[in-house]
Amino acid sequence: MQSALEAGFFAEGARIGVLTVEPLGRVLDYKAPEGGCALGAFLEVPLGPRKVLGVVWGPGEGTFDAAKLRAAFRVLEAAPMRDELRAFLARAADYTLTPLPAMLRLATRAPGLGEPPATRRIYRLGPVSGRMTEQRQRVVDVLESFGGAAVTLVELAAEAGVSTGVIKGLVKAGVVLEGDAPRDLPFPRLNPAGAARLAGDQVAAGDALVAMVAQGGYATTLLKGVTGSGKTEVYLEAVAECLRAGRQALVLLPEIALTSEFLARVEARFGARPAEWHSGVTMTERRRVWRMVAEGQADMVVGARSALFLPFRDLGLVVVDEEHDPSYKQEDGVLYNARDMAVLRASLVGCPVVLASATPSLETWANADAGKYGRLDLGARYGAAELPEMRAVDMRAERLAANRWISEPLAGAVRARMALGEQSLLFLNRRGFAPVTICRACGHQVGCDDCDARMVEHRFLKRLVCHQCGATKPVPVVCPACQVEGRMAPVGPGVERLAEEVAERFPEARVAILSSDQFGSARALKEQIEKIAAGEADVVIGTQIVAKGHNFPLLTLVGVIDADLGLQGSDLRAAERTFQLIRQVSGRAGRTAERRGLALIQTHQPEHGVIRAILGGDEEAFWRAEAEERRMAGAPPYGRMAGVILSSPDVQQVFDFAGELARRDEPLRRIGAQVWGPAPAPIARIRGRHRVRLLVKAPKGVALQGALAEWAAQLKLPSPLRLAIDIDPQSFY
DNA sequence: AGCACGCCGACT
DNA sequence: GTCGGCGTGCTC
Repeated sequence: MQSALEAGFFAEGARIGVLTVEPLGRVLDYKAPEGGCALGAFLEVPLGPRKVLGVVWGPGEGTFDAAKLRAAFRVLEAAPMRDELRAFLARAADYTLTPLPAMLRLATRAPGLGEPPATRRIYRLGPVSGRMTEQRQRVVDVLESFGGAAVTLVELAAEAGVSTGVIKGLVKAGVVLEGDAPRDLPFPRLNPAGAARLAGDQVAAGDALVAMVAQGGYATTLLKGVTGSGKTEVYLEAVAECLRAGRQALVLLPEIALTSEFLARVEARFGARPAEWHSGVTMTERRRVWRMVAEGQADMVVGARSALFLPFRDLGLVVVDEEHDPSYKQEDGVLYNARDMAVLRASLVGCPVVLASATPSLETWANADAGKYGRLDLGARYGAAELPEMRAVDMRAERLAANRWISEPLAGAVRARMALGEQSLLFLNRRGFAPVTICRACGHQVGCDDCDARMVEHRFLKRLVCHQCGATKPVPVVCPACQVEGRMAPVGPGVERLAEEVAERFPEARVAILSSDQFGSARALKEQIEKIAAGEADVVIGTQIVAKGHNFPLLTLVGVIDADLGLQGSDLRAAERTFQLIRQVSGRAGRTAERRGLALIQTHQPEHGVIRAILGGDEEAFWRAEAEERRMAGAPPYGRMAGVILSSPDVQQVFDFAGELARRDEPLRRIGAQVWGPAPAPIARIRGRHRVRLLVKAPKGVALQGALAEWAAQLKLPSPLRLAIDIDPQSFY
């Protein structure tokens, strides 16, 4: 009988199966390197003329000619990947029909993985003796104030206000000691001891989550609470319990702009900042986070969806905040939904997941309704602040002039708030100045040359921008279709155009625009958010980024400029999205104790079920109705869906291939699934590639992935054509 | 992904 | 005659 150690270890020269990050689609056999290697070890292996990164996935398959086997070069200095993470990658690859190496790449996106842990020179105080000058004394004082903690040369010189030469002199004199320390420092321990500041129904919810974490094991809980009800405080108590148990916690946020506010709250509760993981984090910090998470030297990680692939040593809790947020769905490269993958990883680790939202996705609501997930409700807002009063403005009765978008009732309400020194938010989910540029002579709409998306005018850039590929071009003076000059006109509202109207109608107002493309960086966006929160604007004009949990204490009025935008169209989730967005945006208003907010919702369909549910505040009624419609349609979550996107520079080729694939639907029919299409994909052309989509609808509970794989494998892909499968697609238009 | 091999057009 | 286009195939 083998011991646990022997079972997970391969002696030098033993045949091992290695998964590399190269898109080979299968595990390759190698000989274990000098000194042997553990199961899960990170290796550098030869592949053709190159050295590539791989992970020991298991014993070798044995079919490859032993004489041709090459030996792995070396074991990298990183903790071996745990069984749990390997299992997660394999399951996630199966679920999303993604090649396993692509999945592995997500889990190895850390710089310097192959290098030994870097060190840096550090300086600390030695025995004080010898000649002391004023400058030398300052260095000693600084080191004393650090109380024995080590600092780098540059930091010390800056802090003491001396040149590095002074410090070097002290080193020579033996007063300052020089040493090497690992470059990647552990994260400060978070202290869970502080008392929770929970009130009302937060207490019971907090207790329930704490009990769940204490018990351990997999369970998913929907934590539902209106904006301002204190969801964060509640799940931070679950984090506290996880920390007390000495395990690691992961909190996913949908938006980088939200992290700094959140980090401050974590620091207030636990006395230190957690590790951060998202696209804005520097390479050096990434390397540190990845290593420290693996070594158990980071108690908590706050991050974007990719943080799910970090090599936690002992994951004890996952929180997905704003779980309904569409940005959890990765839409390019590996197509996965971070919320679903979070549940998968937690189930494999055996730890609880908390899905937090004021406006859960229908999938999550239905899972809770069916008893698959637990559910905790935070009804009342924390403190005295209430939900805003909500009213519809019937735009049919408003008779607005062309190019005007603000109704009289809304304008009046804005003026009233300005008189009180309070803020108003005008919400319009359209970036840019005007969504369409049209020729008044022939009706031609200016589109992108590389995509088929219409181009959006941005006054700010003085150009037309493609929101799909980012291409820009000047606003044409002559119509590209009919050559008539001077008839090109912007049509429809965008946030920039709305800003013009606001400037005209409220000349004395200080206006701030909050739109993702107004800012070059997350930092600039954050600064703008802070300015608004500090009261440096009277009217805020925003796209959906305002709906993501920022806290503006002076904001007491929300005007939804066009509530109908999300209701039309064939998108399965249109009603749900509109509902969530309006609820969330309305939740921005009146979060303070003194002021009750007002939300005015401009619509042409005040009798529409979604608008009525929002106004009536009866969320459960909305979800029940929406769930019933989906059930009747066999749509998710009561049925399964997958999108197949085929793309090629040659239109005819894609359509022909897609048509042929659609005809050979036998593997799908066997599981009761149906194919729809081919149809032009949501964006019919991206960067010169024509895109065609097939939509597969299947009953719930069938082996969809297997059938899809078998179906797609029937035809060999002709050269430039590419195929991508999107399980549980989110966007439909 | 890279990188080589290989089979057809315009150049010294 | 060859340089080089990128389509095809291989990597333990």
